[in-house]
Amino acid sequence: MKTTEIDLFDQAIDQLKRNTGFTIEINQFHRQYVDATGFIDTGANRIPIAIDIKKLVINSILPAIAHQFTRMAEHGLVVAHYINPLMAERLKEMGIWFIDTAGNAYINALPIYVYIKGNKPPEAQATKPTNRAFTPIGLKIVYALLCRPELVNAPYREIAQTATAALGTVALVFKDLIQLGYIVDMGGQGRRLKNRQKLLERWLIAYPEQLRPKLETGRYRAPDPNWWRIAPLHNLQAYWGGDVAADKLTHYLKPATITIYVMEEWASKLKVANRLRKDPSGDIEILNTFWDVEGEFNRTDVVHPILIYADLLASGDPRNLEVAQIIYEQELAEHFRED
DNA sequence: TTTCCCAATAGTTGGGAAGT
DNA sequence: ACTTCCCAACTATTGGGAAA
Repeated sequence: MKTTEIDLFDQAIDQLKRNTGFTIEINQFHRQYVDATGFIDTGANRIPIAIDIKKLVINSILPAIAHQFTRMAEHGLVVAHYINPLMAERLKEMGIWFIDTAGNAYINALPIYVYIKGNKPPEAQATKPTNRAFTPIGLKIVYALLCRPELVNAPYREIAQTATAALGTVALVFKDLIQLGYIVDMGGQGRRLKNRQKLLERWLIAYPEQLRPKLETGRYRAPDPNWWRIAPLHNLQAYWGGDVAADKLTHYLKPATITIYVMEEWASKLKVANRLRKDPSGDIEILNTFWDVEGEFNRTDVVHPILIYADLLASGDPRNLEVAQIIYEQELAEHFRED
């Protein structure tokens, strides 16, 4: 038997043991018809089997496999790299037992009955880690890191709380960020954020696509179009975003859209206090906050400059782009210069 | 064609296992 | 004791086919 076949065999019996507790013993190797004979040990029973190792099981070799096993006294067992669900069904119909390296199996020696199908091939599992960093929750975590870079060294629990995400998600996102090179893990000496400027760019692209739409709660209108100039948001867990925030910071802009981020539980208070009426064509948009408002990302009653910048870019209004640039130079550039 | 539904897939959560 | 990793259960999203 070739070493690749032995590896395959080892992996397959490993999976079988993990899934069922059964073990397989080789009694004797063969050259003719099958590769080996032996037993399946279920703990209670020892079932004699004839083993045939096949890297690939496809329709065209099914008859040959079946024919081989008819020459053997023992029941046939195909050991394969991967049996897809369709092949699993075929083999079961033909009464051929099988196990594979993905953990799929069919063994029918009553009272022993095992039928596992649908496990994905090992290589498909290996390519699983997808971009968790730029999913909706991933973006919340990345935002927290961009706002407070030193947070990268905080315990996952603290990061989870600050970004209002689940603990397990932080681990997934961090794994992804490390793989992408935005976080370097220096072993005992903590973690470090890298290429923050590039990370910001990617966040700015993903935010309006992935996260912002989920935060939108609708459009509103106020009785007085200029109410926002003096309306206080403090004590309402609410913060100006987009145009208004830019205006308050630079006085360069006449806001076209009034953007407000508010903690979900406080939204109705905000609306009542300012007489905001639901109106699909209104100029006020209210979004939910996606960070821990206790975490002091915002100095005052405006959101963090990163978010202002993102809102301005996302608006698509060319007038806003100029102001966005000013915000970037004035508030962000110095923080994103070096790593 | 559009709308709706549903099943398959992808994403998220939270708490316990494992590691230090 | 505390942090990170893991995973099963739950939830959301997607996309493809049936119904309108």
